Amino acid sequence: MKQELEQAVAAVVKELFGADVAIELTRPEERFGDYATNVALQLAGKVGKSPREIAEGLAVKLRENLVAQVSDVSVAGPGFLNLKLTDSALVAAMHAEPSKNHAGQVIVAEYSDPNPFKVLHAGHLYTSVVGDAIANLFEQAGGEVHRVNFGGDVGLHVGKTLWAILEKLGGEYPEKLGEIPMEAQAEWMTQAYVHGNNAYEEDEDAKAKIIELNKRVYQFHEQDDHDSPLAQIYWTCRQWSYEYFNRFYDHIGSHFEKFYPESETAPIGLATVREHTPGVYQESDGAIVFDGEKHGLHTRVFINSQGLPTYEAKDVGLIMKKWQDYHFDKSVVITGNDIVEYMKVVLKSIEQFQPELAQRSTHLTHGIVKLAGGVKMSSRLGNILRATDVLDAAGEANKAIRGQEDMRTVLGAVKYAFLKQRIGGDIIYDPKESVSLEGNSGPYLQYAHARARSILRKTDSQPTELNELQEDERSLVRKISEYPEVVEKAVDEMMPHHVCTYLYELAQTFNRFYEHNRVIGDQREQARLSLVQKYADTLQVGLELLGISAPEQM
RNA sequence: GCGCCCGUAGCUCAGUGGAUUAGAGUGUCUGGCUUCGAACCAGAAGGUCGCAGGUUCAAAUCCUGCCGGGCGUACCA
Repeated sequence: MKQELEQAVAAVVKELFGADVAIELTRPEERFGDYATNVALQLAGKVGKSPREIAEGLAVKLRENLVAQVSDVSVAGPGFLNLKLTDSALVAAMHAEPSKNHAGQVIVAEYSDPNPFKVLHAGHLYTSVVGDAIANLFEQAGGEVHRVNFGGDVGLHVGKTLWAILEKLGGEYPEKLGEIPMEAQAEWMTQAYVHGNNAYEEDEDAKAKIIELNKRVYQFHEQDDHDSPLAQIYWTCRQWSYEYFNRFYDHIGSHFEKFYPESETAPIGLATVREHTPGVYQESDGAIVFDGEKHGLHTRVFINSQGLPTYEAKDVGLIMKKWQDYHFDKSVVITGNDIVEYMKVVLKSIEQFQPELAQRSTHLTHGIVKLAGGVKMSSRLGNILRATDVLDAAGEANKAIRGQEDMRTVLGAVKYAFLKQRIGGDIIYDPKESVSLEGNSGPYLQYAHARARSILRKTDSQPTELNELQEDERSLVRKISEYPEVVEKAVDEMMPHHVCTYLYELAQTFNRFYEHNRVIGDQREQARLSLVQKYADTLQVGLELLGISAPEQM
């Protein structure tokens, strides 16, 4: 409907003024109409007439041409053209679907990216939720979406953790790991990491041992060593981590098709970097670097002077591996914004030898999840906000209001609280208020949905098509008709928060309708049933797009 | 120092060229359940859109400078 109208307006502009302009219809405030355009204001300079004069001319012609879809064309303010749809056109628009403009495309979405040997913190929960929503958006647009995950099962942090684990165990005694109960494993390893990290910075002797352990870990992979005592400790703890991750992802409803451990991307990354050295990369002080300064970026180390790959080389390997596995049309990587400059360097280096990979890659970044009150978190100090802390706090709030905890509501509250904000900035998390069950919140939407479903359950009469809309009905139809446009915008910008903003407005519109209009028993019952049904379906589909369940009852 | 990002109501955020009056939520105050679910609805109060210039018929939105905050700036991720 929107596109159709845009073309019609563009045709009239060309006919009357001979100008080729792309018309973009916007959604004005309801009192002005259903669609609006400022084309007359844009044209005023070129045509040499007043905007209102131009708008009046266009309005006359549009009324003739669009008589089937548009009941009123008005000129307002400095020269806006407002279109009001006929009831039948508006009802038709309400039934439109978002376009499948990613049909046939292969899209790899990488997000969450937790490191084995460490605990999942609030940031992992955030990126999992946001990544799921973005993956869902592409999927509904027809894309073949592959959700993948990446994490460091090798690297300095593993050396640090392993060093502290040896301290705890009193040596290389893998059998002692059996004493750690499953629920305590993640926390136990995290404490080891904090301890090891402090030792690395404060104790020269420990630092040397950690560097040595880091090298040995790489050798476990190179030599396929699963038997030596230290290797047994390493593989057992790595496995603990993956099981812990999977329990968590199951709990929040995230499902990854593949997990790329750095140990797998490191060899291909090393080989790729070496293959292009010298040339793209070059030796410097015993390390292999990419000279980013030529491109206005930083120079970064890809292979350190000990011959080990840094994160940079592993990321090169990751992109190569994804390419081998999927031959993607689009690769989206979602991470914190602290690595935005870093990622530019990695992509710029890849652009030198395989430009299409860099062109097809998008790096989407977000801020950090912060505690309200300016409390600083640090994984090194061990005072980070854990993913489970966020869920627990939401659970408490849910329990306080309903007497018992409903996991669908708790997850709905947390996910929506994260998703409703535009991706990019920091997220302030207030255990008391941020994960709200009222107002602009997930549970508000779930409740609004359940209430509508409850109406539908209470009658056996058959819905009939809407016509001759009453005022409140028209407001709701109008709001529902915005859904496809909002979803398309969210896909284009990779910004799920647009969907949140819209769903909240949609639920509000329904709640207002509900406040003043009966459905069951009213003489318009059957027509209104079809409206309530379409509303509930739209809300449900929208929530599910965000990864939030829409319960029939709550 | 240089680079990137951010600065909108007490708090948390939408709005990123256009609409008499810059919008929500929350918090404060007030009104609404004998009627389909009140996790709801209605109303009041609350803003030099960080500051100063500039571009434009039109600037929270674009440009420049400044102030404040965050992150990055070679062998961490």
